[in-house]
Amino acid sequence: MTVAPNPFRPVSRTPLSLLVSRQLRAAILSGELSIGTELPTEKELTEHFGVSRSTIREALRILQSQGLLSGGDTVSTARPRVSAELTSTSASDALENALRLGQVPLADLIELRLLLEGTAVAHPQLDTSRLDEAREALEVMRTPGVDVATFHREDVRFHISLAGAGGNTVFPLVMSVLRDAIAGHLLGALSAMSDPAPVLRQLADEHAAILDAVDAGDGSRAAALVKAHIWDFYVNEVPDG
Amino acid sequence: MTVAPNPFRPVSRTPLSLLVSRQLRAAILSGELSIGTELPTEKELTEHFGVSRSTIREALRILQSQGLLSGGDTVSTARPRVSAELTSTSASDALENALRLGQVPLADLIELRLLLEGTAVAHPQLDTSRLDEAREALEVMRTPGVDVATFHREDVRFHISLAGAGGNTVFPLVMSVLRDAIAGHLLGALSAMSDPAPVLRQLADEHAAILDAVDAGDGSRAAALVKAHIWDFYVNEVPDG
DNA sequence: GCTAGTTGCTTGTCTGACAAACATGCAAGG
DNA sequence: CCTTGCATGTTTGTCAGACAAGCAACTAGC
Repeated sequence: MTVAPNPFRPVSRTPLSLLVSRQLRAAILSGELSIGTELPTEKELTEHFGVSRSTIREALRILQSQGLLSGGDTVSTARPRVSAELTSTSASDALENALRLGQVPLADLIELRLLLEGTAVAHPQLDTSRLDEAREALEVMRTPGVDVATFHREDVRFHISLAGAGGNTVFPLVMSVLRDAIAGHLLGALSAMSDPAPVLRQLADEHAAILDAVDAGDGSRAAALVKAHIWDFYVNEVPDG
Repeated sequence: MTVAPNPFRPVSRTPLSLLVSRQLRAAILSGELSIGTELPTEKELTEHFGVSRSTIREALRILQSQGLLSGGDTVSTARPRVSAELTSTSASDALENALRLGQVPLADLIELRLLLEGTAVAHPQLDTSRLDEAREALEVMRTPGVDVATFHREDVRFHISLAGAGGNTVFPLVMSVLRDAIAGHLLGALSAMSDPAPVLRQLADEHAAILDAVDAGDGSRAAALVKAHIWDFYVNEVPDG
């Protein structure tokens, strides 16, 4: 006995807040609401969408925590704006959540990271302005007595510049997402050291070696150095990988 | 004339909804609220936190769009639960936002895609269940007279399975993001053909060759085949890259 | 035992209200 | 002219209360 195929789709009502947020998201992604523009006031939005202010506010919370709208972290009378930061922190937040819940091992993030950077520096022709930025970050990292926080900030800049040097615009985007997810572990490992100075010096030297290889046009050696640099630090210094 | 450094920090009040969401997030990440457990009623949360129901609801929207809580996409009386898999929902959405806002060229996406897949299949030991899924998708793709939409859906499944076969949990995540960004171009190119059947057959054959190389344990050959497969199709068939 | 009706409970939504912060304009005073 | 103080309106953050719809559990009646 064959069962007749069900001609009906299960109806599912979608909350209005989600419908509103989806419409706004589409408008933002399509460029209809260009980056940096202020949204209308909540009262105007209630009139445009024909829903109450509570619903509008829930939709705004959704968009803000997706990183598409700025604001929401402090109370003010300023209206939310279409977020300017492409490096929307929400992606890294989500990854960090997954990481801390143990659903994504740190090693997986590290692997992706060195894959991106290694491929970028092995690229035949490199973006010189990105390399200049990396050099600039390296300068700061090599100043004697640099504190851990500054070192880490410049380290992040160094690696993101490197990832973008190959010309692929997606690489630095993904890198900047990985950055914050990894940051806690890295910074924690450095801060836990009683005397991090020699480690910092060694890291800076490795950075310099990478840049040297890149300048010499030896992409494969640069890639190998990147891999050794990231992987060794991860294996040796980060506890409980 | 030097300006005296400002000894004051700007005061900033944080919205209660954000404070509530942060407390709940911390409870979830610390395991205090284990995965799968139902949250208390909104009314109970109201009493626990001493804030109104509107505030609670905004906090719940934040957590849901961060992927930490399930539900919220359909109206029901079911209470939200601590989400089991937050990777697919929130992280990929956030990445997709960043990509679509960044207006990245298709070639960059393709490069990242073949990098991920090539690396995955070159992995020394592969996840057999993922490979089985890939084989399953291949079966469907090889059925004669398969329509373009079905072929494409299985193609997506094939490539995501491949990306995950290496064991890295982040690869399929990024792949599933790239999928939607690339899907439009791919599907458009296939649909534009007057007789796509021979192309579909060739693609399926290439898939089979990749799986053969993987089965033979020849990771580097598999990686090379993947690269040829993706890149050649992109160069030959997709107009106006 | 089975079915229909009733009764809560919960979520989604709406309405109206209030405090605090901010911008604006205006008047008073130096 | 410039500053200060004040009144006013706007906007966000928050609250309290209400109602409809769906769902679960219980109860009455057959």
